[in-house]
Amino acid sequence: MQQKLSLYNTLTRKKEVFEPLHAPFVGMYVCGPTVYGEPHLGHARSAVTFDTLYRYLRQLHYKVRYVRNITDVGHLVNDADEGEDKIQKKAKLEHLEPMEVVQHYTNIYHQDMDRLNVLSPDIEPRASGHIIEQIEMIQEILDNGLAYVVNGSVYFDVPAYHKEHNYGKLSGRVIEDLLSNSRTLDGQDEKRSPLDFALWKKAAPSHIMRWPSPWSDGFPGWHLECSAMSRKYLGTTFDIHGGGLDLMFPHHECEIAQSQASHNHSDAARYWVHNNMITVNGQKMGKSLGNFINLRELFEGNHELLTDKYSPMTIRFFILQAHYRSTLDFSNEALQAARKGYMKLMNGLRVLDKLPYPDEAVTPDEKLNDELLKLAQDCYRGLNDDLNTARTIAALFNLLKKINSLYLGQLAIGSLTRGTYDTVWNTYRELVQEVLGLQEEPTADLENMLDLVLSFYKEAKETKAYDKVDAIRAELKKQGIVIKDLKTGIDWAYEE
RNA sequence: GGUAACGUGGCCGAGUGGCUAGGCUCAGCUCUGCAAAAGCUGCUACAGCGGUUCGAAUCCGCUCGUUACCUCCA
Repeated sequence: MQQKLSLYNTLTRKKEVFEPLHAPFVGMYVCGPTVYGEPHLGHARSAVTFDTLYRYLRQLHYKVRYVRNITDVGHLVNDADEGEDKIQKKAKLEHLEPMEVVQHYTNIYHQDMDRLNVLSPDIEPRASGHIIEQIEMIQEILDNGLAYVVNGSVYFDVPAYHKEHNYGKLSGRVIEDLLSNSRTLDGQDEKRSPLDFALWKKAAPSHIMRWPSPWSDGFPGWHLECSAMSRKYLGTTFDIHGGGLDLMFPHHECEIAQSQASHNHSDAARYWVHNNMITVNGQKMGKSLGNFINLRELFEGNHELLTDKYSPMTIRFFILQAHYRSTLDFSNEALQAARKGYMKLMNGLRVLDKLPYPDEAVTPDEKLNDELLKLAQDCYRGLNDDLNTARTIAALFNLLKKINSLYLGQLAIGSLTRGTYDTVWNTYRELVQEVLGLQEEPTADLENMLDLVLSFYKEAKETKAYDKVDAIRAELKKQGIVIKDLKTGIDWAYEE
């Protein structure tokens, strides 16, 4: 029997048993990347975390619709009127079309996520493709009297909203504190309150990313796309909203405000789930700090902090070995350990394949069976407790120890019942491959392996061991490889 | 300044009132032509000081230290 999945809900600040609104359906929305730069380890953590949640929900037989957006409209660099759009800035810099920049980084993001074995979301909406929906939502908020228009821009009226709702309920902000501590930024003259945020911004003449709206030619505000797109695809209230902890305020707080202030009149999602940050030497890895490490740099070992290249699966394992709500400290040494741990898990997978259930009679060892079943159960206990993959992996290693002992004959496979065997084998395989999403990465190089085989072939020929020669030829032929005995030497070719 | 976290052994990292986390590293043993893998054993812990308790790394208080959010950020 599996226990229920619990998730830590930022909205209530406690772990709650996950109950979908309309089981067996689950709607999940996760904030995806802003595609103006190469994906780094931080992007990977968020993606891997929610990919694992997605995978686990599916394994629990929920029918999940997973929506993860692509932000391609760009946010303002700062709050100023003359602030340049991030994507536009990059575009000017490189003399490219904004959409060309967007496509470029979107492609890289997709490639890197594939390599990390992150499943594609069911819907991946782009902000630029949902301008109409965003305009509609702004109009609703205006109709409800919680936004105002100034010079073609529309702002969300936070103080007015706060009279009836609680602005700050998600992040634990106190509006009075926010007011007394808000910084004076340029270009805030249009806002009635420094807490107000833009729903629509009128574009400056130089601004090339722009769309028509009832208020001006311009572009949607920072937080609106997620509200509009999550509603379109998941409804006015859905189950899970995920994202990085750094998005909690203001981004997600504003999403809730927008949702409440629109015709939704809801918090949008019932469970708000946030993954923690990756740190380097205890400091957050981030664009603004310039200490981020791109995934490509990790995969290729091309960074001053790295002594080696680290495969996508090593990165995935590294991320999963910590609980998603803890900070995870990056270091070369930690990655070295992760690589070995990952390999160990993969070797376990291979051992399972080599250990079939015996045909002959078995003499069950009740104690061993109980122990193994308990270890298998532990693997799920971790997952169910707020997706604690660290505990799941620890439990898998405990299970693996027994599996290896069976493999070595230190424990007798014949002392397992069929039921225990199936449970243990299925648990290990399903958790490692389907839920944790860890898969084997072939390390062998075909050319090198063939060179080795050909050297044996050559040796066999020289010693006139023709039975071996024939055997090698036959085996290779099965693989679609033919050996060519040339006057100039031995070579191989693909069978034509 | 406001708010919220965190401080676990050489490294990473779970846990949380009494029961071995786990991985990596290091030492030894089994195995072994050598080695590797695997198994077994061992090593160094819960920032400090008080308090609650039969019992605290786990709860409470204080001190010290670190970080995050408050500005785009996964």
